[in-house]
Amino acid sequence: MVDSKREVALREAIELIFFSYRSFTRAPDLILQKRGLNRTHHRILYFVGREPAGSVNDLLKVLEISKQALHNPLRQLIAMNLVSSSKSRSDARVKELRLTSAGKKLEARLTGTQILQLAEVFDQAGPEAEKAWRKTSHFLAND
Amino acid sequence: MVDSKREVALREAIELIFFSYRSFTRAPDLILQKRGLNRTHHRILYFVGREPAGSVNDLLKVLEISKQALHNPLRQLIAMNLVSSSKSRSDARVKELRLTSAGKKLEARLTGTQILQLAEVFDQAGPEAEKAWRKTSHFLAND
DNA sequence: GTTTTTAGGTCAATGTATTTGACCTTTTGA
DNA sequence: TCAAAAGGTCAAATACATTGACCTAAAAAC
Repeated sequence: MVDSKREVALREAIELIFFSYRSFTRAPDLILQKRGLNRTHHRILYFVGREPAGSVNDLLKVLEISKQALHNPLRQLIAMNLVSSSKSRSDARVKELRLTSAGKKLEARLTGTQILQLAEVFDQAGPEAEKAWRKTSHFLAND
Repeated sequence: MVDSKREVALREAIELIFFSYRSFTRAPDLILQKRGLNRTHHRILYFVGREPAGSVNDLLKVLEISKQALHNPLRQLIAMNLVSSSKSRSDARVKELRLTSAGKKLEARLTGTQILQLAEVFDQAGPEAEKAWRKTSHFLAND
């Protein structure tokens, strides 16, 4: 049950999430905009960086977008020489995606702003609060 | 300074935010989709509900989108009789926006999914973790 | 060992959304 | 009272995702 007082508190939490997410995406979005890229490009760079030699399908699974929605931004990143694509030796249908050195640099710049921001936030909140935040976020993320 | 071990932990936090936000928006997005609406419509309903008799400009400030980007979804909500718009008595340029009873109902349904979800999450995490999560989120939101 | 089916990936056309930039109306204030 | 500013709207151009068809290579079925 959620009573009316509790609802007010939960609506506050909803707004915290909304404003947090906006704050969290602001800095990389600005950098991306200057290069004619968007948040999807950042996500691709991030997850390709996290899983080198991953396939297009791996990306689709983690991003939960259609292959068609992925295709354009990915093609652009390859054309801009930020992501490299090579045929897998074991299965010629599959591509292995990797960040190029320019791609690594851009990814580090984009994600770097978020790392710095979170480092500051956790620094202000303290290690206990960070731990609790992680625990709570985990429940929300895997839900 | 952010050392390499700390960076791994912060990248984990980045992913928690990404997956949390996706989980958090999923249920209302599905409901919206069935009615041909999107997340912007939800945000409008939410903030009009939070501030009855607010102006278009109030919405623009809180949503941080262009008036043109707001105009279409808002017009649709008014056409669907979910939001009412009446001239302000004190300034004829200004509209006062309110949820209609159908608008209140839809807003409650959309935001209700998120309230339930957060209630569950906080229930699992416990009151101390909730408190720390709020504190941490506050730093992030106002950053 | 062909043939069929499945998985990975691409392309073009359409539809939807936002942006750009001009514009109208009312109010404020010089 | 007239210029400037604020609230709001409209239409054309642009960017983006979706739909649906399609290609290729690898497994699976026969």
